[in-house]
Amino acid sequence: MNERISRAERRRQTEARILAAARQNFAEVGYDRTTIRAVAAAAHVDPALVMQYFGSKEALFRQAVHVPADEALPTDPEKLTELLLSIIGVKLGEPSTASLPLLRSMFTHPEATAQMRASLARQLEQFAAARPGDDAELRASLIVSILLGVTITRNLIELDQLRDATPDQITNLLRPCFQALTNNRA
Amino acid sequence: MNERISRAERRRQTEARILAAARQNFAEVGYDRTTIRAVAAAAHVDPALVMQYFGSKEALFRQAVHVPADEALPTDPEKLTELLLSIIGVKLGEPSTASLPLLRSMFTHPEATAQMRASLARQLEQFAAARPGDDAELRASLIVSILLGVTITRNLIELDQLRDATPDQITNLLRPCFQALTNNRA
DNA sequence: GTCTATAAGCAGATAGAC
DNA sequence: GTCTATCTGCTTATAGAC
Repeated sequence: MNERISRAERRRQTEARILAAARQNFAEVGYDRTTIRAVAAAAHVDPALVMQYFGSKEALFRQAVHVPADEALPTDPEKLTELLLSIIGVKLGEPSTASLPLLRSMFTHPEATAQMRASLARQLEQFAAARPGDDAELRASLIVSILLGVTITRNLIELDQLRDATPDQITNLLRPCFQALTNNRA
Repeated sequence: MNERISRAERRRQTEARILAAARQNFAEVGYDRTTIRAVAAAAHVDPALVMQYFGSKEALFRQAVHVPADEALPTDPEKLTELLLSIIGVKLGEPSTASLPLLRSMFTHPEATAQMRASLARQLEQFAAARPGDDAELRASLIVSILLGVTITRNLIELDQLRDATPDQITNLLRPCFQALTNNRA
Protein backbone atom coordinates (compact mmCIF):
# COMPACT_ATOMS: atom_id res chain seq x y z
CA MET A 1 0.00 0.00 0.00
CA ASN A 2 2.75 2.44 0.85
CA GLU A 3 4.84 1.33 -2.12
CA ARG A 4 4.99 4.06 -4.75
CA ILE A 5 5.66 1.47 -7.46
CA SER A 6 4.45 -2.06 -7.35
CA ARG A 7 6.61 -5.11 -7.67
CA ALA A 8 5.13 -5.87 -11.09
CA GLU A 9 5.87 -2.33 -12.26
CA ARG A 10 9.44 -2.60 -11.09
CA ARG A 11 9.89 -5.85 -12.93
CA ARG A 12 8.37 -4.34 -16.08
CA GLN A 13 10.88 -1.49 -15.96
CA THR A 14 13.81 -3.83 -15.48
CA GLU A 15 12.64 -5.92 -18.40
CA ALA A 16 12.37 -2.83 -20.58
CA ARG A 17 15.86 -1.76 -19.59
CA ILE A 18 17.25 -5.16 -20.54
CA LEU A 19 15.44 -5.08 -23.87
CA ALA A 20 16.78 -1.62 -24.67
CA ALA A 21 20.33 -2.75 -23.87
CA ALA A 22 19.83 -5.84 -26.02
CA ARG A 23 18.58 -3.78 -28.95
CA GLN A 24 21.61 -1.54 -28.77
CA ASN A 25 24.03 -4.46 -28.56
CA PHE A 26 22.39 -6.38 -31.39
CA ALA A 27 22.34 -3.19 -33.47
CA GLU A 28 26.02 -2.52 -32.90
CA VAL A 29 27.72 -5.91 -33.22
CA GLY A 30 25.02 -8.31 -34.40
CA TYR A 31 23.61 -11.49 -32.93
CA ASP A 32 26.72 -13.69 -32.72
CA ARG A 33 28.99 -11.12 -31.08
CA THR A 34 26.37 -9.99 -28.59
CA THR A 35 26.69 -11.80 -25.27
CA ILE A 36 24.11 -12.17 -22.53
CA ARG A 37 26.80 -10.99 -20.15
CA ALA A 38 27.36 -7.74 -22.05
CA VAL A 39 23.64 -7.02 -22.27
CA ALA A 40 23.26 -7.63 -18.55
CA ALA A 41 26.18 -5.34 -17.76
CA ALA A 42 24.74 -2.56 -19.92
CA ALA A 43 21.37 -2.92 -18.19
CA HIS A 44 23.00 -3.12 -14.73
CA VAL A 45 21.48 -6.49 -13.94
CA ASP A 46 22.74 -9.98 -13.32
CA PRO A 47 23.24 -12.21 -16.40
CA ALA A 48 21.09 -14.90 -14.82
CA LEU A 49 18.24 -12.44 -14.63
CA VAL A 50 18.27 -11.98 -18.39
CA MET A 51 17.87 -15.71 -18.83
CA GLN A 52 15.17 -15.78 -16.18
CA TYR A 53 13.14 -13.10 -17.95
CA PHE A 54 13.64 -14.05 -21.59
CA GLY A 55 14.48 -17.76 -21.47
CA SER A 56 17.27 -17.83 -24.05
CA LYS A 57 19.43 -15.65 -26.22
CA GLU A 58 17.35 -16.56 -29.26
CA ALA A 59 14.15 -15.50 -27.49
CA LEU A 60 15.76 -12.23 -26.45
CA PHE A 61 16.77 -11.58 -30.05
CA ARG A 62 13.27 -12.33 -31.29
CA GLN A 63 11.85 -9.77 -28.87
CA ALA A 64 14.51 -7.23 -29.81
CA VAL A 65 13.87 -7.36 -33.55
CA HIS A 66 10.13 -7.47 -33.25
CA VAL A 67 8.49 -4.42 -34.78
CA PRO A 68 4.75 -3.69 -34.61
CA ALA A 69 4.23 -4.07 -38.42
CA ASP A 70 4.06 -1.49 -41.14
CA GLU A 71 1.13 0.86 -41.38
CA ALA A 72 -1.02 0.26 -44.43
CA LEU A 73 0.06 2.05 -47.57
CA PRO A 74 -2.47 4.39 -49.18
CA THR A 75 -3.01 3.18 -52.72
CA ASP A 76 -3.29 6.59 -54.35
CA PRO A 77 -1.09 6.13 -57.43
CA GLU A 78 -0.62 9.83 -58.12
CA LYS A 79 1.20 10.54 -54.90
CA LEU A 80 3.02 7.27 -54.58
CA THR A 81 6.36 8.74 -55.55
CA GLU A 82 6.13 11.49 -52.97
CA LEU A 83 5.01 8.95 -50.41
CA LEU A 84 8.06 6.82 -51.13
CA LEU A 85 10.29 9.83 -50.73
CA SER A 86 8.66 10.76 -47.45
CA ILE A 87 9.14 7.19 -46.23
CA ILE A 88 12.82 7.22 -46.97
CA GLY A 89 12.96 10.76 -45.66
CA VAL A 90 11.83 9.82 -42.19
CA LYS A 91 13.89 6.64 -42.29
CA LEU A 92 16.98 8.67 -43.05
CA GLY A 93 16.07 11.31 -40.52
CA GLU A 94 15.56 9.08 -37.53
CA PRO A 95 18.49 7.09 -36.16
CA SER A 96 16.44 4.09 -37.24
CA THR A 97 17.11 2.35 -33.95
CA ALA A 98 14.03 0.24 -34.42
CA SER A 99 15.25 -1.57 -37.52
CA LEU A 100 19.00 -1.58 -36.90
CA PRO A 101 19.12 -4.81 -34.87
CA LEU A 102 17.42 -6.68 -37.68
CA LEU A 103 19.49 -5.03 -40.42
CA ARG A 104 22.77 -5.77 -38.67
CA SER A 105 22.18 -9.50 -38.44
CA MET A 106 20.15 -10.10 -41.58
CA PHE A 107 23.00 -11.82 -43.44
CA THR A 108 24.30 -13.99 -40.62
CA HIS A 109 21.24 -15.00 -38.60
CA PRO A 110 18.85 -17.29 -40.49
CA GLU A 111 15.74 -16.12 -38.70
CA ALA A 112 16.70 -12.49 -39.27
CA THR A 113 17.15 -13.17 -42.98
CA ALA A 114 13.72 -14.74 -43.19
CA GLN A 115 12.11 -11.88 -41.31
CA MET A 116 13.76 -9.27 -43.52
CA ARG A 117 12.69 -11.14 -46.64
CA ALA A 118 9.13 -11.30 -45.36
CA SER A 119 9.18 -7.61 -44.48
CA LEU A 120 10.45 -6.64 -47.94
CA ALA A 121 7.89 -8.92 -49.56
CA ARG A 122 5.09 -7.18 -47.64
CA GLN A 123 6.29 -3.73 -48.71
CA LEU A 124 6.67 -4.98 -52.25
CA GLU A 125 3.12 -6.25 -52.37
CA GLN A 126 1.81 -2.90 -51.18
CA PHE A 127 3.73 -1.01 -53.84
CA ALA A 128 2.70 -3.45 -56.53
CA ALA A 129 -0.95 -3.23 -55.49
CA ALA A 130 -0.80 0.56 -55.68
CA ARG A 131 0.55 0.45 -59.24
CA PRO A 132 -0.75 -2.67 -60.98
CA GLY A 133 0.43 -3.45 -64.49
CA ASP A 134 3.22 -5.11 -66.37
CA ASP A 135 6.24 -5.89 -64.26
CA ALA A 136 4.54 -4.34 -61.25
CA GLU A 137 6.17 -6.73 -58.82
CA LEU A 138 9.59 -6.47 -60.37
CA ARG A 139 9.39 -2.68 -60.32
CA ALA A 140 8.31 -2.81 -56.71
CA SER A 141 11.18 -5.14 -55.85
CA LEU A 142 13.61 -2.62 -57.33
CA ILE A 143 12.03 0.15 -55.28
CA VAL A 144 12.49 -1.73 -52.03
CA SER A 145 16.01 -2.69 -53.11
CA ILE A 146 16.89 0.97 -53.59
CA LEU A 147 15.40 1.94 -50.25
CA LEU A 148 17.35 -0.85 -48.60
CA GLY A 149 20.59 -0.02 -50.42
CA VAL A 150 20.52 3.64 -49.48
CA THR A 151 19.68 2.86 -45.86
CA ILE A 152 22.50 0.33 -45.62
CA THR A 153 25.13 2.49 -47.26
CA ARG A 154 24.21 5.42 -45.05
CA ASN A 155 23.56 3.78 -41.69
CA LEU A 156 25.58 0.56 -41.66
CA ILE A 157 28.48 1.13 -44.04
CA GLU A 158 28.43 4.82 -43.21
CA LEU A 159 29.86 5.98 -46.52
CA ASP A 160 30.96 9.55 -45.90
CA GLN A 161 29.26 11.21 -48.85
CA LEU A 162 25.92 9.67 -47.98
CA ARG A 163 26.24 10.07 -44.23
CA ASP A 164 26.90 13.78 -44.56
CA ALA A 165 24.01 14.46 -46.92
CA THR A 166 20.67 15.71 -45.64
CA PRO A 167 17.52 13.67 -46.19
CA ASP A 168 16.28 16.41 -48.51
CA GLN A 169 19.31 16.22 -50.77
CA ILE A 170 18.92 12.48 -51.04
CA THR A 171 15.19 12.46 -51.69
CA ASN A 172 15.55 15.15 -54.36
CA LEU A 173 18.08 13.06 -56.27
CA LEU A 174 16.06 9.88 -55.89
CA ARG A 175 12.79 11.44 -57.08
CA PRO A 176 13.34 10.73 -60.79
CA CYS A 177 14.28 7.16 -59.96
CA PHE A 178 11.02 6.46 -58.18
CA GLN A 179 9.04 8.36 -60.80
CA ALA A 180 10.51 6.11 -63.45
CA LEU A 181 9.84 2.94 -61.48
CA THR A 182 6.25 3.82 -60.61
CA ASN A 183 5.38 4.45 -64.28
CA ASN A 184 4.14 1.33 -65.99
CA ARG A 185 5.08 2.43 -69.46
CA ALA A 186 8.69 3.50 -69.61
CA MET B 1 62.37 -37.09 -61.27
CA ASN B 2 59.70 -39.70 -61.84
CA GLU B 3 57.18 -37.60 -59.91
CA ARG B 4 54.53 -36.22 -62.23
CA ILE B 5 53.81 -33.40 -59.84
CA SER B 6 56.31 -31.85 -57.50
CA ARG B 7 55.88 -31.48 -53.78
CA ALA B 8 55.52 -27.71 -54.13
CA GLU B 9 52.84 -28.17 -56.76
CA ARG B 10 50.93 -30.58 -54.53
CA ARG B 11 51.06 -28.13 -51.66
CA ARG B 12 49.87 -25.31 -53.91
CA GLN B 13 46.86 -27.37 -54.95
CA THR B 14 45.98 -28.26 -51.39
CA GLU B 15 46.20 -24.61 -50.39
CA ALA B 16 43.93 -23.64 -53.27
CA ARG B 17 41.42 -26.30 -52.25
CA ILE B 18 41.38 -24.98 -48.69
CA LEU B 19 40.92 -21.42 -49.90
CA ALA B 20 38.03 -22.42 -52.14
CA ALA B 21 36.34 -24.23 -49.25
CA ALA B 22 36.90 -21.21 -47.01
CA ARG B 23 35.38 -18.84 -49.59
CA GLN B 24 32.30 -21.01 -49.83
CA ASN B 25 31.89 -21.28 -46.06
CA PHE B 26 32.41 -17.57 -45.46
CA ALA B 27 29.99 -16.82 -48.29
CA GLU B 28 27.31 -19.08 -46.86
CA VAL B 29 27.36 -18.43 -43.12
CA GLY B 30 29.72 -15.51 -42.57
CA TYR B 31 32.90 -15.14 -40.56
CA ASP B 32 31.70 -15.95 -37.05
CA ARG B 33 29.80 -19.13 -37.91
CA THR B 34 32.54 -20.46 -40.15
CA THR B 35 34.87 -22.83 -38.28
CA ILE B 36 38.32 -23.98 -39.23
CA ARG B 37 37.07 -27.51 -38.67
CA ALA B 38 34.28 -27.16 -41.23
CA VAL B 39 36.60 -25.62 -43.80
CA ALA B 40 39.10 -28.42 -43.29
CA ALA B 41 36.41 -31.07 -43.61
CA ALA B 42 35.12 -29.52 -46.83
CA ALA B 43 38.65 -29.44 -48.24
CA HIS B 44 39.36 -32.99 -47.00
CA VAL B 45 42.35 -31.96 -44.93
CA ASP B 46 43.24 -31.86 -41.27
CA PRO B 47 42.20 -28.75 -39.32
CA ALA B 48 45.77 -28.30 -38.12
CA LEU B 49 46.91 -28.08 -41.72
CA VAL B 50 44.70 -25.05 -42.30
CA MET B 51 46.36 -23.29 -39.39
CA GLN B 52 49.77 -24.38 -40.62
CA TYR B 53 49.17 -22.87 -44.06
CA PHE B 54 47.28 -19.70 -43.20
CA GLY B 55 48.34 -18.94 -39.63
CA SER B 56 44.98 -17.94 -38.20
CA LYS B 57 41.30 -17.72 -38.98
CA GLU B 58 41.61 -13.97 -39.47
CA ALA B 59 44.41 -14.44 -41.99
CA LEU B 60 42.38 -17.07 -43.84
CA PHE B 61 39.46 -14.65 -44.03
CA ARG B 62 41.69 -11.88 -45.33
CA GLN B 63 42.91 -14.14 -48.13
CA ALA B 64 39.36 -15.28 -48.88
CA VAL B 65 37.90 -11.80 -49.29
CA HIS B 66 40.85 -10.42 -51.19
CA VAL B 67 39.91 -9.40 -54.71
CA PRO B 68 42.42 -8.21 -57.33
CA ALA B 69 40.98 -4.64 -57.47
CA ASP B 70 38.55 -3.08 -59.90
CA GLU B 71 39.57 -2.41 -63.45
CA ALA B 72 39.79 1.28 -64.29
CA LEU B 73 36.55 2.89 -65.38
CA PRO B 74 36.50 4.56 -68.80
CA THR B 75 35.56 8.18 -68.29
CA ASP B 76 33.40 8.54 -71.38
CA PRO B 77 30.36 10.37 -69.99
CA GLU B 78 28.07 9.51 -72.90
CA LYS B 79 28.20 5.79 -72.32
CA LEU B 80 28.43 5.82 -68.56
CA THR B 81 24.85 4.74 -68.07
CA GLU B 82 25.22 1.76 -70.35
CA LEU B 83 28.47 0.92 -68.65
CA LEU B 84 26.76 0.93 -65.27
CA LEU B 85 24.07 -1.34 -66.60
CA SER B 86 26.61 -3.72 -68.06
CA ILE B 87 28.44 -3.79 -64.74
CA ILE B 88 25.34 -4.75 -62.85
CA GLY B 89 24.42 -7.07 -65.71
CA VAL B 90 27.49 -9.21 -65.31
CA LYS B 91 27.27 -8.97 -61.53
CA LEU B 92 23.75 -10.29 -61.66
CA GLY B 93 24.65 -12.89 -64.24
CA GLU B 94 27.55 -14.50 -62.46
CA PRO B 95 26.97 -16.28 -59.15
CA SER B 96 29.13 -13.50 -57.75
CA THR B 97 31.17 -15.98 -55.76
CA ALA B 98 34.07 -13.57 -55.68
CA SER B 99 32.32 -10.90 -53.64
CA LEU B 100 29.90 -13.00 -51.60
CA PRO B 101 32.28 -13.75 -48.71
CA LEU B 102 32.83 -10.04 -48.18
CA LEU B 103 29.16 -9.13 -48.61
CA ARG B 104 28.01 -11.79 -46.15
CA SER B 105 30.17 -10.50 -43.30
CA MET B 106 30.24 -6.79 -44.03
CA PHE B 107 27.89 -5.91 -41.15
CA THR B 108 29.38 -8.12 -38.49
CA HIS B 109 33.13 -8.22 -39.16
CA PRO B 110 34.85 -4.85 -38.60
CA GLU B 111 37.58 -5.42 -41.17
CA ALA B 112 35.02 -6.51 -43.74
CA THR B 113 33.01 -3.35 -43.11
CA ALA B 114 36.07 -1.20 -43.64
CA GLN B 115 37.03 -3.03 -46.81
CA MET B 116 33.53 -2.70 -48.25
CA ARG B 117 33.44 0.99 -47.40
CA ALA B 118 36.80 1.48 -49.11
CA SER B 119 35.64 -0.47 -52.14
CA LEU B 120 32.46 1.59 -52.46
CA ALA B 121 34.44 4.80 -52.01
CA ARG B 122 36.75 3.79 -54.87
CA GLN B 123 33.85 3.07 -57.19
CA LEU B 124 32.21 6.29 -56.13
CA GLU B 125 35.29 8.34 -56.97
CA GLN B 126 35.45 6.79 -60.42
CA PHE B 127 31.81 7.60 -61.13
CA ALA B 128 32.18 11.11 -59.78
CA ALA B 129 35.30 11.72 -61.87
CA ALA B 130 33.46 10.59 -64.99
CA ARG B 131 30.63 13.06 -64.39
CA PRO B 132 31.99 16.08 -62.53
CA GLY B 133 29.60 18.81 -61.46
CA ASP B 134 27.25 19.74 -58.66
CA ASP B 135 26.50 16.91 -56.26
CA ALA B 136 28.69 14.59 -58.32
CA GLU B 137 29.82 12.62 -55.29
CA LEU B 138 26.38 12.39 -53.77
CA ARG B 139 24.93 11.21 -57.08
CA ALA B 140 27.71 8.67 -57.34
CA SER B 141 27.07 7.47 -53.79
CA LEU B 142 23.43 6.85 -54.70
CA ILE B 143 24.49 4.91 -57.78
CA VAL B 144 26.70 2.57 -55.76
CA SER B 145 23.94 2.30 -53.14
CA ILE B 146 21.48 1.14 -55.76
CA LEU B 147 23.94 -1.36 -57.21
CA LEU B 148 24.57 -2.67 -53.70
CA GLY B 149 20.90 -2.78 -52.79
CA VAL B 150 19.88 -4.74 -55.87
CA THR B 151 22.77 -7.18 -55.46
CA ILE B 152 21.91 -7.76 -51.81
CA THR B 153 18.19 -8.20 -52.33
CA ARG B 154 18.79 -10.62 -55.18
CA ASN B 155 21.75 -12.66 -53.94
CA LEU B 156 21.68 -12.50 -50.13
CA ILE B 157 18.04 -11.91 -49.20
CA GLU B 158 16.93 -13.80 -52.30
CA LEU B 159 13.65 -11.99 -52.69
CA ASP B 160 11.64 -14.14 -55.09
CA GLN B 161 10.61 -11.47 -57.56
CA LEU B 162 14.17 -10.27 -57.99
CA ARG B 163 15.76 -13.70 -57.94
CA ASP B 164 13.53 -14.92 -60.75
CA ALA B 165 14.08 -11.91 -63.00
CA THR B 166 16.66 -11.98 -65.76
CA PRO B 167 19.57 -9.50 -65.75
CA ASP B 168 18.06 -7.90 -68.87
CA GLN B 169 14.72 -7.23 -67.21
CA ILE B 170 16.47 -5.63 -64.27
CA THR B 171 18.84 -3.49 -66.26
CA ASN B 172 16.02 -2.25 -68.50
CA LEU B 173 14.04 -1.04 -65.52
CA LEU B 174 17.07 0.53 -63.86
CA ARG B 175 18.17 2.42 -67.01
CA PRO B 176 16.10 5.56 -66.34
CA CYS B 177 17.39 5.62 -62.75
CA PHE B 178 21.00 5.73 -63.81
CA GLN B 179 20.24 8.16 -66.62
CA ALA B 180 18.71 10.51 -64.09
CA LEU B 181 21.59 10.16 -61.65
CA THR B 182 24.30 10.67 -64.26
CA ASN B 183 22.72 13.93 -65.48
CA ASN B 184 24.05 16.93 -63.62
CA ARG B 185 21.01 19.07 -64.24
CA ALA B 186 17.88 17.30 -63.20
C1' DG C 1 55.26 -32.77 -43.27
C1' DT C 2 51.03 -34.41 -41.31
C1' DC C 3 48.07 -35.46 -37.65
C1' DT C 4 46.90 -36.61 -32.55
C1' DA C 5 46.14 -34.77 -28.29
C1' DT C 6 45.42 -31.09 -25.62
C1' DA C 7 45.65 -26.50 -23.87
C1' DA C 8 43.19 -22.20 -22.87
C1' DG C 9 39.27 -19.39 -23.14
C1' DC C 10 34.62 -18.03 -23.60
C1' DA C 11 29.95 -18.82 -24.57
C1' DG C 12 24.94 -20.14 -23.03
C1' DA C 13 22.52 -22.37 -19.76
C1' DT C 14 21.45 -24.41 -15.00
C1' DA C 15 21.18 -25.72 -10.04
C1' DG C 16 21.04 -24.25 -5.73
C1' DA C 17 22.39 -20.89 -1.89
C1' DC C 18 20.58 -16.83 0.27
C1' DG D 1 13.17 -13.44 -6.35
C1' DT D 2 17.94 -12.60 -7.09
C1' DC D 3 22.65 -13.88 -7.55
C1' DT D 4 26.84 -17.21 -6.97
C1' DA D 5 29.02 -20.90 -8.70
C1' DT D 6 29.40 -24.24 -11.96
C1' DC D 7 28.45 -27.36 -15.90
C1' DT D 8 28.78 -28.46 -20.62
C1' DG D 9 30.07 -27.63 -25.08
C1' DC D 10 32.50 -25.47 -28.65
C1' DT D 11 36.01 -22.59 -30.49
C1' DT D 12 41.00 -21.27 -31.97
C1' DA D 13 45.43 -22.36 -31.38
C1' DT D 14 49.60 -25.08 -30.05
C1' DA D 15 52.95 -28.72 -28.75
C1' DG D 16 54.72 -32.76 -29.83
C1' DA D 17 54.28 -37.74 -31.62
C1' DC D 18 54.87 -40.28 -35.87
